[in-house]
Amino acid sequence: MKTAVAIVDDHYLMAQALAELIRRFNEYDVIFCAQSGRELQLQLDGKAKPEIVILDVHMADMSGQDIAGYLRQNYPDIKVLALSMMDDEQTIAQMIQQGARGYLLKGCRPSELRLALDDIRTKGYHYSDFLTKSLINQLNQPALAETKPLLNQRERDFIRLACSELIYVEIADKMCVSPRTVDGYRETVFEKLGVKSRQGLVMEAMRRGLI
Amino acid sequence: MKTAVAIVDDHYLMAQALAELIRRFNEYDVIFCAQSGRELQLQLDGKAKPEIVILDVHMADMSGQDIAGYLRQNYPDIKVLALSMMDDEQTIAQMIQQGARGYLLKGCRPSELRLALDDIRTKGYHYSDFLTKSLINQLNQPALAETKPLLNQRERDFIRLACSELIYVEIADKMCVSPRTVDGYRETVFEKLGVKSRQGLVMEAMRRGLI
DNA sequence: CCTAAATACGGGAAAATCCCCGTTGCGCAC
DNA sequence: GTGCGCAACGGGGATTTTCCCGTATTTAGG
Repeated sequence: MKTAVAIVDDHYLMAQALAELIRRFNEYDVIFCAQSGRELQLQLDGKAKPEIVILDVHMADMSGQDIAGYLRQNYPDIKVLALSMMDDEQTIAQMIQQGARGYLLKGCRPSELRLALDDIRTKGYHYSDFLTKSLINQLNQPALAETKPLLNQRERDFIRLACSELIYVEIADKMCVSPRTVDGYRETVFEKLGVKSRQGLVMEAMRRGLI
Repeated sequence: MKTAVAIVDDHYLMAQALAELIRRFNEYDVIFCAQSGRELQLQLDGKAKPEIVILDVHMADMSGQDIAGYLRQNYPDIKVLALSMMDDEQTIAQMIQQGARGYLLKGCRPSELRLALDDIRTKGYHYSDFLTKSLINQLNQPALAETKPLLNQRERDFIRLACSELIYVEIADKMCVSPRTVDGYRETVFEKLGVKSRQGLVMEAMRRGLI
């Protein structure tokens, strides 16, 4: 009996290619691919549920973290394997916190993907040395110790607007707050993300998949 | 007789997955995958040459443009199909200018990849409507009309340093020029890339794969 | 010799950003 | 009633960025 797998990746060609590779593993069958969190929701409404979802972390619509959180809340039996281009520890910690059972890089070998799927199927999780080390490094960060997310919704709103060519008074106007409030958001976000300039914020936000 | 294909993509898993998908096409055989321009050079020294190279545009080491230019100069019989996450017209024009015979997005369907490979094999190129439209849009840009690259080496150096948290006097120090010279670089680069702020520069540089 | 391109540098000032330090009002829990 | 957290806002000013306008030297081509 093959294990049902679904893939969520906004690059359709890459999702189909990955499906092809996984079908070669024999014990797994890719039952559908979705290009967004929304499409995943639609697929889950109709089709048979997958046992494992391979989830691209950086998505244009709903982020990988949001999708993982949605799955944990609505389909707790579905196990998530996160797949990412980058290995920043913050994102890894967030994905695990949202319920991902493993985290792989797109630069890994197919055998590592296979092993991850096998582990998730048999043990329920795949905790590679790399993943564990990232979490250990996060132990010294206050953000991980806290249960609430690092950034609240207004800070995320600010970040999204800051990653544009708008000046701060224009951002304040769009957020319907005083320019002074935006100054406050900036300081808080700079501190939380460990940056000290707006271009640094843009780069860090892209690195963490916040935009 | 199968057409020999090679894949250049720094994400090994995705390259292997793509290889698997292409092998399903029957008329094509993936003879090797390379994770960088340098590894591609090594592979070409030893193995049989591929007829077609599928080349990821945004690479960490040598860029897709550089690799395409290298292939055109050293292996003019090898045809390049560019593969990218993004569809900005500047990058498309540059890839075609460097000799790419087609340009696909990673969000396309496998059937489009198949058609592109078929066209390149039989006709020598695959000019999709989307690609042609991008080039037409570029006709009104002065950069395309010019034969030399949009950005010279010093401007690229500046951009790389500007995509950091250094302030401009620190950048001037690193480039061994006057801060006023850096002011000049900034204005030129802002104009050439069509941005008006440093964070805009960071985003555009990332979009165009300049860093 | 003239012209153009490449590379470097400068004056001046307005606008924007960043930094450090505060206050206020509301909702909620004890 | 009190204290805390959250969200919003403010004073003040130093620093940096951006914009607009210039000049100078060297090299190469016609």
